[in-house]
Amino acid sequence: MARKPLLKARKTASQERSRATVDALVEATARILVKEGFDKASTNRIAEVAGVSVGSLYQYFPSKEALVAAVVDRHQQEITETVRGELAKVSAMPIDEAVRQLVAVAVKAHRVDPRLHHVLAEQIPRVGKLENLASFNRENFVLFRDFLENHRDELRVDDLELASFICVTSIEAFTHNAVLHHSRMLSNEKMEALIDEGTRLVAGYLKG
Amino acid sequence: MARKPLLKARKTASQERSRATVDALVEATARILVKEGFDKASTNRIAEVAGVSVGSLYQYFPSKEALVAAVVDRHQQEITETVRGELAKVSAMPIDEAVRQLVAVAVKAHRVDPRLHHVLAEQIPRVGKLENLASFNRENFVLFRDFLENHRDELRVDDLELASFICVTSIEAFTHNAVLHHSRMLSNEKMEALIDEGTRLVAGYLKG
DNA sequence: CTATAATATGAGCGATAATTCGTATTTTGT
DNA sequence: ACAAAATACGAATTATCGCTCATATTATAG
Repeated sequence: MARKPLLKARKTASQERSRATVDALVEATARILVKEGFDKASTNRIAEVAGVSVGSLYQYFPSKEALVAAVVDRHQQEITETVRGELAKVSAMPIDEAVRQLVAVAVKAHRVDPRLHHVLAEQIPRVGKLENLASFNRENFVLFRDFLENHRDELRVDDLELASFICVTSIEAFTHNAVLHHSRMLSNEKMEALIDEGTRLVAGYLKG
Repeated sequence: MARKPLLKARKTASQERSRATVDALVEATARILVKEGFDKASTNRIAEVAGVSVGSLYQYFPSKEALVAAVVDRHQQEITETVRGELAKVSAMPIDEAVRQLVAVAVKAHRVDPRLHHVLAEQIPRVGKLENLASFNRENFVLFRDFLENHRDELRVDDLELASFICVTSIEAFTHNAVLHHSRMLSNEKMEALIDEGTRLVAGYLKG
């Protein structure tokens, strides 16, 4: 590796041209991660695929890590866009229906870009800035906790914190594994069955 | 990196001395992973910490990957040792008690070497031979499925495959996350509460 | 039109790390 | 005791990779 970086603060793209460059770089990173794997995602290769020079890359991203982080952010935002709104209605629903909706949304979220999700979850070493990569579900956790609070009297759980932890963790786990490790499951019937059973698991628990 | 490997098949340690070398290498790898992180685990450093030469390292391990795989295997075996036997008794128990035992064992397994488990789960890019690293729970899955089969008539689930998948995945997820990401949870009371609630979640689901 | 700022370029530096291989030491069988 | 086999050694090789910087091109403002 090279000596200590001298270029510290990167420029913020202000012209149209440079915004396109930034986009191309993030997009190229995502493409390489998916099609060639984390190993092959060198800064030189990323620049090449993006159709720009390495120099340009370092104009906007201080490190390779920052690029990957940008990909994570973008992916996270796409998921959030998918989920947001679908969750607003949930508060008004009866528990069973609400839970079913939540599980269904979790599946939907994992299907936004499964291959990228897979790479981000399995191949990226969570070191440095990427340590916090498990915060995938921070927002989900808060939303779910609020949901429980709104229905406190209908539920047979006293520790809402603990209940949220168990529910969110479980939903995340079985949807994640179903979508990413058992692609044969992806037939629509199987997926419906998964949602049914996942709903039973969580709703049953909450209602005591 | 160097040119194509010429040394293909590594020797199998036959003398006492070499077995000690192999052990030292695996142990050193584990120590470095835990104390310095995956990045610092270079083959030269591993050899140094093990107190042997890099040359010796390559006598027994064809690649760095193989070394990490050996660490994974060793860890897996320690866990299996912990779990095996505790599960034999389970078949004879009533569902609630059995499930509680299963959840408790999952927690215990995660506590065998939490720091190593953490590194293996979070910092190792699952590429090449390590792709299969998620098979952590293959055996668990089979054991659980058998358990369900033995209690088929007492349960309100028809698809045992799906039920096993959901239960094992969920148990693994909330025990893993509790032990590795919420160390403040480790107070024994909190841990008991986790086991209580986890048991309710799973047992409730199975009994309909 | 021209000066100045923004953006783009890419050869190459410096560092690191995986792996090899010729040689030295130790163990084993006889 | 001696030869052969096993084991150990570690400097050197080689590939790769992150990153910089001197220079060129393009856009913007006055």
